[in-house]
Amino acid sequence: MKKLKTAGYELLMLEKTAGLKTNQWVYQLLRTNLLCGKIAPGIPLTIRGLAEVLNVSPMPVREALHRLACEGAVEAKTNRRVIVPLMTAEKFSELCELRILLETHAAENALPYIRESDIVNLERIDASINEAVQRGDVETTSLLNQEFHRHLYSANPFQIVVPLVESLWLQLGPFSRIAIDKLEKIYIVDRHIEVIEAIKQQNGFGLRRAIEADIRDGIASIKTVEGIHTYFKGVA
Amino acid sequence: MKKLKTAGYELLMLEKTAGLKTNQWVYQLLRTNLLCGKIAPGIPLTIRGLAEVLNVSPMPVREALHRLACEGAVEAKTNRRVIVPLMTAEKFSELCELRILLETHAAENALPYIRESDIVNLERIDASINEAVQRGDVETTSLLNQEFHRHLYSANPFQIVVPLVESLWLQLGPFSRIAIDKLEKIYIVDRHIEVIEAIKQQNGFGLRRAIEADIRDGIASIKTVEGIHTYFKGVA
DNA sequence: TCGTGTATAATGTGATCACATAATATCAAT
DNA sequence: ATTGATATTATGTGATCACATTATACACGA
Repeated sequence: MKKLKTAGYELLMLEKTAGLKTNQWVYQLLRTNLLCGKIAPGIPLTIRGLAEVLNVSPMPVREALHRLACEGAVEAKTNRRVIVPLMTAEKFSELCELRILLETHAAENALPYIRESDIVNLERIDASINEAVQRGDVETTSLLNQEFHRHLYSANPFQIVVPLVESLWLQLGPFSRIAIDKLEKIYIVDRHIEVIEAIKQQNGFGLRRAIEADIRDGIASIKTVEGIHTYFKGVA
Repeated sequence: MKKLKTAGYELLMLEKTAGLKTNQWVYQLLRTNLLCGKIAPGIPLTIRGLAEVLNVSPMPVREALHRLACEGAVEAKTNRRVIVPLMTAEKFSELCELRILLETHAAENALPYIRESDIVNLERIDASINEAVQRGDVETTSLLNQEFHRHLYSANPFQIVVPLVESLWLQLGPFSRIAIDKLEKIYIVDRHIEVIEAIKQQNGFGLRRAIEADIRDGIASIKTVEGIHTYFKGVA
C-alpha cells in the first residue's frame, strides 16, 4: 500500500558526516531546506512522512521538528499539523525591524573584542561569498552570509544575541533566499566591505550603519521582486 | 539498589491538570523551578533521574529538556551533562540590555493595538501582583509580573518578540527571583501604574520610559542584594 | 448533487528496549 | 598512599510498539 501522502517533499539532501548524530543531521537538513525555501509555507510536515523520506526512524525527526518549532521556524497547530508559517506583510516588517535592532546592537557590542584574526576570517568569508555569488550558488551564498554575521557577533564572548538572531533568520527564511536570488552582487560585497572598514577603524557608529544598510539592502531587494506579494498570506 | 545519585532534586511540584500533555507538564514544572531558582546552577540534570522523581517515562523529560536547552534555560555540555548555566557579570549585563532593547520596542509596537479590555486586564493582573506581594508569595509574584509584560506585548497581533523575551527571562531566571524577593513593594506597583498611565495617554515615549524603569528597578534591586556576587561564576 | 454520519487510516505521544559511549568505581602495582 | 588500568554503572540516542486522538475517505440519504 504505502501511499506516502505526506511524503511529497523535494528536499535537497545533505550527507550525513560521521560523528554527526542523526537528530542533528535531520535538524540541519530541515533547517537548510527551510532557509532556502524548499519547503513551501502551508504544506504539512509529518514525523513519519519525513522519517520515511530520510530513511530514519521517527524519533530523530520528532526531535528536530520540536526544535524547529521552538525556534519559530515551523508552527505546531492545535490540530495535528506542523506547517511552515505563512508570512504577512506586518510580520515581515516586524522581523526586519528586530533584525536591525538586535544585529546593530550585537555588532557594536562585539567590536571591542574583534581581533586581527577575526578580521582575516571575515575577509575570507566575504571572499567565499563572492565566489559563491559568481558561481550562482544561492544556497552557499545564503549560508555564508549568515556565517559572516554570526562570526562578527560571536566575537563578543558574553554574547547572548546570536540564538535570538538565528531565530529571526529562520523565520525570514524563504524570503531571504528570494532576496539573495535577486540581489545585485555589488550590494552584498559593498556592505560587507563597509562593515570590515568600520571594524578596522573601531568606528562603532559606522559599524551600526553598515550593518543596518546591509539588512535594509536585503529588504529593499525583496520588495523589488516582482510577484513577491504572492508569497504572502491570503493571496491565491 | 536504586541509588538515585542524580535525583537529589528538591522540586516544587505542579499538579498535572487534565488535558495537559505529559511533556508540557514536565516542561512547565522544570521551567517554573528554574525561574524561581530551585535548581541551582551547575548541578547536572539527567533524563532518567528527573523521570524517576516525576514518575514519568524518560521520553517526556527528554523533550522538555531539549526545549529548555533550545531556549537557553539549560546548557547541554559536550560531555553527557545538562546543567543550569552559571551566570557571569557580563552575561547578566548583556541580558539586561537586551531586555530593555526588546521590551521597549515590543511595548511601543503594541501600543496602537491595546484596547480598553487589555487595560482592564493589565490592571487586574497588577492587582493580583499586589495581593501576591502582600502574601509574600514570591513565586506567584514572579509569574504574574511576567504575565503582565507578556499580555502587554502580545496585544500586537504581529508580534514576534515575545518568545525572544521569554528566553531572556529564562536565562535571567534565578536572579529575577532574587530581585523580586528583595524588592520593595512600592517599586513594582509604581512602575506598572506608570506603564498603564502611559498606555491610557497613548504616550509611546512615556511607555518606553516606564518599561525601562521597571526593568532597571529589578536590576538595581539585584545589585543591592548582599552577597549577590556569590551567585556568579568563579566565586566559591 | 450536496451534506452527514460512519469507518478507516494517519498521526503524535509516551513507554520500553537495545546499543554505544562516557562517567565512575574498583583494584593492582609501584 | 597514589596513580593508572580495568570493570562496572549511568546516560543519551535511536528504534519499535501501543494507544488515544484526529483527519480523511466513503457510503448513504435528502
